[in-house]
Amino acid sequence: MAKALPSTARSLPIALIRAREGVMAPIREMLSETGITEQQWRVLRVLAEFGAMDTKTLADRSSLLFPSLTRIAATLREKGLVTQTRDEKDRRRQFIDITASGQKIIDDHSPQAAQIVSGFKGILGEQDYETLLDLLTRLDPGAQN
Amino acid sequence: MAKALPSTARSLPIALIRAREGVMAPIREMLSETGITEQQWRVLRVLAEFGAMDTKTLADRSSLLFPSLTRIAATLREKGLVTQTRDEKDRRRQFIDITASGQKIIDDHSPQAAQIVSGFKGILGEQDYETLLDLLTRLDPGAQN
DNA sequence: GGCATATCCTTAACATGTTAATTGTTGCTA
DNA sequence: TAGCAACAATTAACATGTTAAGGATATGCC
Repeated sequence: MAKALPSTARSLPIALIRAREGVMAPIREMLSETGITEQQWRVLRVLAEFGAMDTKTLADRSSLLFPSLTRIAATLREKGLVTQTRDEKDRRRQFIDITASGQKIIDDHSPQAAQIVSGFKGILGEQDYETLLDLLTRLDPGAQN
Repeated sequence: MAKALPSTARSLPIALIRAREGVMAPIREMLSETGITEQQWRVLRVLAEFGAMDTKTLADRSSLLFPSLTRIAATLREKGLVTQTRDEKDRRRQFIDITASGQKIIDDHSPQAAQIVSGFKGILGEQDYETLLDLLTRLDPGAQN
């Protein structure tokens, strides 16, 4: 039943990459003045939203693989933006929390970030924006559906 | 007008990453037996579709940055999957073409790749699949619209 | 011609993605 | 309780993403 591959111009993986590039460009530009990367920003945002959590949950919510998170957490700790503490009951585990400095970065840039998001809603329209999020979620194997 | 940031669960960048992860997982699995990466596969596919072209066009069509393409082209050349030739008229430029070995990889795996794509069309339905591609294209600043 | 500028590509440096191997810890169980 | 499987996290190794700087060639203009 499988026919030829679609033209690369209509390839889903490539379309996802390009869309992501378009969305991230202004966000990266915003972050350039903070000295933190897009992934570091993501980790801080998750911590700001949910509070302290163990590494596994953090990796999951940030959509990062464990090895990446290990490095990112070390970097953020060196920058004084998060703290790492061992779970005394299960010394294999670790909890990560955001510091006041980390929270300040989030607070200082949230309005601008919200404005960027708002811009994309304007490009697509509120309804198509929600449609897109729903369609993307249906491609995510981790989503509970 | 800009309000608070959306929950990370409804964040467009994160949704794009997760969707991409979901889509690429089976493709990466397929490629694991070939010894080439997802990006190398993308380059070969573009060359197979359009034929030889200069590096700039190839980078554009593959959605790769120049430094990445430099490394990937070197790797593919070492593997004997592409050739690189200088443009004699403009010695800054370079043309890249796929070899028979490279074409064979595409030919051998196209049916399986098409089947994977077909699977995602099944998940979303033909209509939503096309809708998704259109929405994603509207977020791509490089698209001519 | 000679210079400034632009263009194509490469290299460098650092962060992340990805897979596999390794370390440290816990829990089970024979 | 010794041994082993399971688990959390790290490390290693290689490829790519990203930005900036560097080399080579071309083009325009004086």
